[in-house]
Amino acid sequence: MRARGLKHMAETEFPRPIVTVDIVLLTPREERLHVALLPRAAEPFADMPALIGGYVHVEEDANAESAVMRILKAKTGLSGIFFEQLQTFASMNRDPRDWSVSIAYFALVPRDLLDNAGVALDLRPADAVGELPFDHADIIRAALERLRGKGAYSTIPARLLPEVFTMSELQAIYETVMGERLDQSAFRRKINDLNLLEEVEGEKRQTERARRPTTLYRLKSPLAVFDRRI
Amino acid sequence: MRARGLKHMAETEFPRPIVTVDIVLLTPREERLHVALLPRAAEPFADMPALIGGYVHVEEDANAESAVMRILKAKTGLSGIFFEQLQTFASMNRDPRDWSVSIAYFALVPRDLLDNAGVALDLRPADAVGELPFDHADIIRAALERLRGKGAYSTIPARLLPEVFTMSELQAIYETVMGERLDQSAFRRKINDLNLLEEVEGEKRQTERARRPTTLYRLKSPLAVFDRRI
DNA sequence: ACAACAATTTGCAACATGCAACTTGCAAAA
DNA sequence: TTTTGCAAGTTGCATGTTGCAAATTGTTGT
Repeated sequence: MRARGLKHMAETEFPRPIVTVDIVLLTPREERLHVALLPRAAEPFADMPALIGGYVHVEEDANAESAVMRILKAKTGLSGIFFEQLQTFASMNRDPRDWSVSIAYFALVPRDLLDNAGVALDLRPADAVGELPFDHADIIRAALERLRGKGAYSTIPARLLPEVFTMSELQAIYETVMGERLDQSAFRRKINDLNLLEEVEGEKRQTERARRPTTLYRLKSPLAVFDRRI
Repeated sequence: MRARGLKHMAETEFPRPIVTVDIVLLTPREERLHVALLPRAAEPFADMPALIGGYVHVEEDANAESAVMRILKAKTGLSGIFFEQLQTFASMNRDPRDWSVSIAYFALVPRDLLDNAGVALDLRPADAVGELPFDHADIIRAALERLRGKGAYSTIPARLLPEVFTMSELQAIYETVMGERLDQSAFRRKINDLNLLEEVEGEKRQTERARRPTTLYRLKSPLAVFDRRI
């Protein structure tokens, strides 16, 4: 197993950096986005909460996305959730051990899915994570910026909701992501005009108080991109 | 030099992938974007035209951007041009030698700057590059998609022009990037309203035929981002 | 003075967006 | 049975944006 790496390393004449993937796992809690952190299992920074991540296993992972799925599954039990490559952080300083490359991803998971996973994750408000090892605070900042950017022209924020949701929930999650209030009538008009959703028939959600029942929707296509601001 | 890599490799217990950077260097030629390719110096695919790229040198490069600048300078003589991280391509298949990571960048260079560099680059229409080694064709596709996306809401396309340009040239480069005709009056209104440019006084460009002289502009800020479609 | 021609502006209809007021459906309270 | 509270969902309107066509302007060669 080691042989292969060494052999090619000799051929290429260049010492190789460490290569890891790190995942900014975001989920909504109380109208705010939270990041899921895990205590580090090993040095450096052992036991300190940090992004979910790990080494690329060259014998096992076909590509970076496979590594992400393997690590997500192993460390949180989650699979089948939305994730997307964010940016690669690569420098001689970011890891005290050596020159290191972190291929960073952001992942979105609905509240209920994460609750049911039943793993002890450290959830922190994504815009106030405090001190974190390595450049993990920078990575989280980049993830939020990217998600906010994409919120303006894609259905990505809907990946923070369960499969079926109401229009109000959809608007609320966009507001959470974008960090600003949106006009209700404009929001509905836009979403309807874009024709992104399909109605779900049947069991209207139970309401606590008496009020008009809500239409339930789901995304027609898992990912839609559109032009303008919501 | 080798010692450090090996020492840490032993510590981490994981064989490390190859890490390179690849640069999609784009420049306009005859109303189309072209990519600059160079014949590969070594195996695999020796002598075949490919993206400008090279290994990260862990003893020399402080970070991935430093590696990009070093490689651009060494292989084309260019420095001080705009470049931005595109995406990282990482898999066991993309390089026949080993599991490999390519941190891909795209770079924009004005026509005249590249001409004056005086390097023998193989320029090919970016949307028809033909067969290329590795996944370089995919990387170029991704670069074009990204640039087109950013064209709609940033001044990045202006980096394909010399520092001083006319409004018509600016519109033409946006059209080249976006791959669609834009309305002249709407374009000018928008650019003016956004207040991105400043007039350059003095020497109006020489025109071949008799006509109204053009106002020359330059970007106020090297990078401006705005909301909507141009 | 006129012609030719790109540069630049103007007018206007169609469309989009933000804000406020209005209507609707349900069930608990009166 | 009617009234009421409340969120769901719609409508009207003032304002801003965009695309298309036509008009104006500044130069120089005829």
